[in-house]
Amino acid sequence: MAAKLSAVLDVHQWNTPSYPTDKKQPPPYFTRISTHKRFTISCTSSKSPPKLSPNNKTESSSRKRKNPSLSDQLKPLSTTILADQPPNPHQSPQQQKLLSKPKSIWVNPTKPKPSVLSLQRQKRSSYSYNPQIRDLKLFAKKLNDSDPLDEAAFQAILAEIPHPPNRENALLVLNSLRSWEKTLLFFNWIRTLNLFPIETIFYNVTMKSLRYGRQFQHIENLANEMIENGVELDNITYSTIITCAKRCNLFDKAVEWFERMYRTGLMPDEVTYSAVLDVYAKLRKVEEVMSLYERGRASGWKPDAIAFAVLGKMFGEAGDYDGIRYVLEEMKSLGVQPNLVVYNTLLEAMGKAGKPGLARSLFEEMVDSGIDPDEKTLTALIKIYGKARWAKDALELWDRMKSNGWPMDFILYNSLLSMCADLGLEEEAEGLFENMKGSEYCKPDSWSYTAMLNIYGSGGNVDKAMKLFEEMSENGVELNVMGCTCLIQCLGRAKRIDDLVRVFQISVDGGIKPDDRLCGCLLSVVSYCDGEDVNKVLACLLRANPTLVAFIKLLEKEETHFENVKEEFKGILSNTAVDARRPFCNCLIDICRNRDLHERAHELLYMGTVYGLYPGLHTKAAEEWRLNVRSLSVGAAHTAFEEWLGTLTKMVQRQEALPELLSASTGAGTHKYSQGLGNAFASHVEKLAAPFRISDNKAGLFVATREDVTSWVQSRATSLASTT
DNA sequence: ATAGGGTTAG
Repeated sequence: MAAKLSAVLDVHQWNTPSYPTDKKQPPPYFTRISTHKRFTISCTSSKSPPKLSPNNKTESSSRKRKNPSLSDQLKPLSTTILADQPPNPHQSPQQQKLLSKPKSIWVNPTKPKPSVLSLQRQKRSSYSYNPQIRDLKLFAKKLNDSDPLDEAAFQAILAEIPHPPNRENALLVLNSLRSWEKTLLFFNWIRTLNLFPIETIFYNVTMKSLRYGRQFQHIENLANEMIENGVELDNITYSTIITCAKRCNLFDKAVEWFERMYRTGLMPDEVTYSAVLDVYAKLRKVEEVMSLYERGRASGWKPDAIAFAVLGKMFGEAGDYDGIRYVLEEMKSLGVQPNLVVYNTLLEAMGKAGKPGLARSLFEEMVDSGIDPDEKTLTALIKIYGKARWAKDALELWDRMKSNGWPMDFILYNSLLSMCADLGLEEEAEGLFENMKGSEYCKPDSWSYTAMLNIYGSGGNVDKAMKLFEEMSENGVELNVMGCTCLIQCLGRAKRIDDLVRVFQISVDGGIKPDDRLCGCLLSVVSYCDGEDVNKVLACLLRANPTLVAFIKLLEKEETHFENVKEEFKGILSNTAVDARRPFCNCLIDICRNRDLHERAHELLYMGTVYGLYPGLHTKAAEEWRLNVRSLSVGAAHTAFEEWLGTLTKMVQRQEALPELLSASTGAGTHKYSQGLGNAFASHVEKLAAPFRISDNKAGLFVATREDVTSWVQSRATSLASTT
């Protein structure tokens, strides 16, 4: 597959009529290669920790006080991004060679301008008015209404066609059929009548219906028939084939048919071209998309809003903020006005890139430009504000939605509920939930119930959560794995272990497949349970993830060697979803600490660090070193703090240099229900009699000066010496 | 749905 893609992207293999064959000529994309270069840098910048390659994304959601317009915020971009950059070591030797001579420009006026796409869009023949339209529409309706399984009935209706099936009449009916099966039957009937030659448009219309039914194989068969029968395949044919392949996830087929266009000397127009851009974008082949894009630009193509929506979506999926900025810049410099879809795509992309402030600016820019948001716009924005914990903005937007009468749909209702769950807005959620129950078309479904379970679960409202659980089975709404997790978390915290076991069993018996999050949740319950409860929860976990239970047993055995723990733990992490790895490690550390297996806890924390589960745990600036424990569980935070004190102690003893300030950050706990870590950390600091004090001006920060730490170490050494 | 390309939920 990879070889095939790179072959397609090598212009020299494209046998296009206007392409220069002289290899000494510079390739056409030289003219814009410096633009492409920006990209290769921004998209290859992500680093992966060793071995397990967990791609922990850090959500940067720091709130900006000022709110300049988006174009103002982008201004510095044009000064920084356009500067020449050093060659990127990640690029292929071929790319590097090209980049080393950025001055090379396509200058050969005697040859035609090399082109990868036709700047003229394929023209469509216009329909002439068909006086028989009423009769034929009625006929098509009969065909549509006939029993889909009864082919004989269909044939019987065909015989009663009210007007002769000439070219125009046949096209009209063919265009009116809904199911692909009937379209195909009608198409074949017309063919067997043999009244007129079957032109490209008949194939195209039939293929469109087949694409709607995702019948790629039928489409490909028809395309091959066209080739056999000498019927021309045009841009409409190809774009239909390519997009059908794409929707069926047959990306190699999409590329194969795209290649064939050039091979047969047909130049794609911008519709086909942007369809192919989307194929590569769906394959997450960012480099290839940009290469195609740049070559299209070099051919004189002025991309339209749809092409930019494709790019925006791709960069959003990659969480690539530089890419998103590039799309905005490029549209601005080409004078392409974003439409609603482009705005929606870019807003979503901003969310995925962790830029809520820029999403907000972009939204205001959109509204100011006179474009009204639709359900998708609002869904994207509500989700962003919820994830960023921007309660004020979320509620303001909600008010605006109501006062402006902006459109709502089911997904938006559920997104509002999820946002309430993210922000802990219990009353607002309850009001909305009641509205939904009273509505006709937006009755709560499993998503809605999950959001409510999430709210009650994280709020510790176990009775309301259980009431919802009963209500769900009464209303025939199925619990899903996330709702189950919320409920179990809540029951665990309330120590209602028998209810927990019951919910777990009903869920698994009902077909819920426990995922890593649910296992992590059970694991956390294990960490703070005692007595017989531990075994009850472990029995659930055994059903969901037996390896994990075996690992806990291994940790508990005193004779277990570190090497053994290391090996087993690596295996477990490798088989765990990336975003569940840190919670697993946190819980396992807690389990060890609650069983006085402190040495094990330190071993686990060490391995978690090695595998990149705790990036930025320790940061060193010239004047301050900081231990960042905000993503750690209580036990893991204690373990990390002990580890750090040990290191500091050794450094003092060896008289190594310390910075002026030492600090430990537990975070302020932006979530309404997450205040536990700071308190637990404070009492642990006290228990250890460590010299750290709660900072006066920054919440969730514990600070000590170099002198504090030094004298603390020395006094401890003295007291130890005097007791022995 | 009247021959072709792009966007919404843990």
